Parts: sequence; C-alpha cells; structure tokens
Amino acid sequence: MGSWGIIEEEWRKGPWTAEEDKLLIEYVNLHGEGRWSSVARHAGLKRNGKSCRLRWVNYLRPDLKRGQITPYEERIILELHAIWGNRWSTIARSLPGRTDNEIKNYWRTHFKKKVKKSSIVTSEKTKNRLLKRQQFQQQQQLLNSQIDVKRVVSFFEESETKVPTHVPIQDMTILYQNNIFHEQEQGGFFYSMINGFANLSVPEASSNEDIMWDIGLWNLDDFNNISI
DNA sequence: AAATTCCCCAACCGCGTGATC
DNA sequence: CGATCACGCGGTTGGGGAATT
Repeated sequence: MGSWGIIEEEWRKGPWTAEEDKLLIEYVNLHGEGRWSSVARHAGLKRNGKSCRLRWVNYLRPDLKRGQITPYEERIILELHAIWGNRWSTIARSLPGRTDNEIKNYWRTHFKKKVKKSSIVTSEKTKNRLLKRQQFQQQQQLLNSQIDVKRVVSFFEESETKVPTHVPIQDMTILYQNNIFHEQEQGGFFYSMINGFANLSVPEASSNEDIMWDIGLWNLDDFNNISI
C-alpha cells in the first residue's frame, strides 16, 4: 500500500520461487492450460495471468527440451530466420520443445552481430508452403492436447543429401508418445526417433521435399488412428 | 584482488487480435 | 455495434555470473 492510500501493484513480479512453481504445476496438472487470468485466484498465486502463462510456457511445461541448442536445431533456426525474420513463434513451431523466447535469445546472442543485412528474397511459393506447414502444425498441437500425445516433432532441413541412411528430414512431422524411441517403416521409408531427433532413411535417393511433406502427413494419421 | 565490462537469459512490457459481453 | 477481456507475440530490460582489465 502506498502512503496515499492508493493500492499499489498487488501482483508479485520478478523471479519465480520453487513454491510458486509447484503451485502453478499443480494447478495446470489438475485443470490444464488456459484461463491464465484465473490461475492466481485458484492456485493461490500472487501472479497475474501473463506471468503465469509465461512461466509455464517457457519453463515449466513438461515437454520442453532442455539443454543446449544442437547444431541441427541451429541450422533450422538460421534457415527459418532467413525466411521469416523475427517471427520467433513461427520458427519455434518447427523446433519442438523449444520456446520462442529461447530461440529469440539464442539468435540474439549468437547471430545478431554476425548477420549483415542480407537481402534474402524468399519466393511467395516457398512462403506459402511454409505457412501451410505452420498451420498444419498448429492444428496438430491442438489435436495433441486433445489426445494426450506428448509431442509433435517436426524437422525442417535442407536436403539434397546423398547419404543413404539417416537423411535429415526435410519437413516431416511425426507424432510419438512418451519420448520413447520409435522405428517404423512406412511405404519403404524408415524413420527413427532418438532423443527428439527424427531421422529418415530413404531406400533410394529422394530429394523432392513436397513428397517428403506428404509422407509426413499420412504418417501422422497412421500413428494415431485419427483422422483430421 | 578488485573493478569494470561483457554476456546470457528469465521475465517484463506494450501492442495486436480474436472472442465475448 | 463498441467495450472489455484473454491470450499470444515480439521487443526490451535487468540481475547475475563470466570474462577482462
């Protein structure tokens, strides 16, 4: 309270304590994500909705991938930033377990100074294709929350690689559960999941990314016996 | 060893958008 | 319809540790 009888900011700010984290986790586990503005009331937290959401999304979410950004992820960040610019949340959708904040920070600390204003012109075709992907992934995220699938993994990577095994996936989205290793064969394509990495083994060289994308689509259906 | 600068990143802020009243 | 609310996004800040002077 201020000395003038004015009610000062009633919300707590600054770093979260372990107790606050615990309260927030308990609340979300019980009631799910969303309705952040009422979390404080029900969870006994003196934090506003914005703060609660941010803490959950950027730090407490169980599906966050902790640890360093891998070279693989770094390449994705670089590529997508060249296309999207500072649209961090868009970029983050292609990096499961990474937050927009994390990617933004990583970019700023590692690349900002190095990148000279390059005039990369991305064709509308490419942008539209990517937008389609993003929308699809958003839809999957919604489905995930409904069917309790832990994560959506998507990797976007330049390809034209001739390495016959474990070709980095161009743009393939795979659903898997519980972070358990999976290996599947789908129409002659093998892919495997290890520690959140998706690898594709192609029996014969394939470089058509649109084909890869289509494979990603029907794998999703097959995995979960769901129809979009 | 102490002071200063640099660097990282968690958290905040303002704003835009869409839903609801 | 406008007002209000909730949410999410991108830019920015500031505390603290690491590196440098």
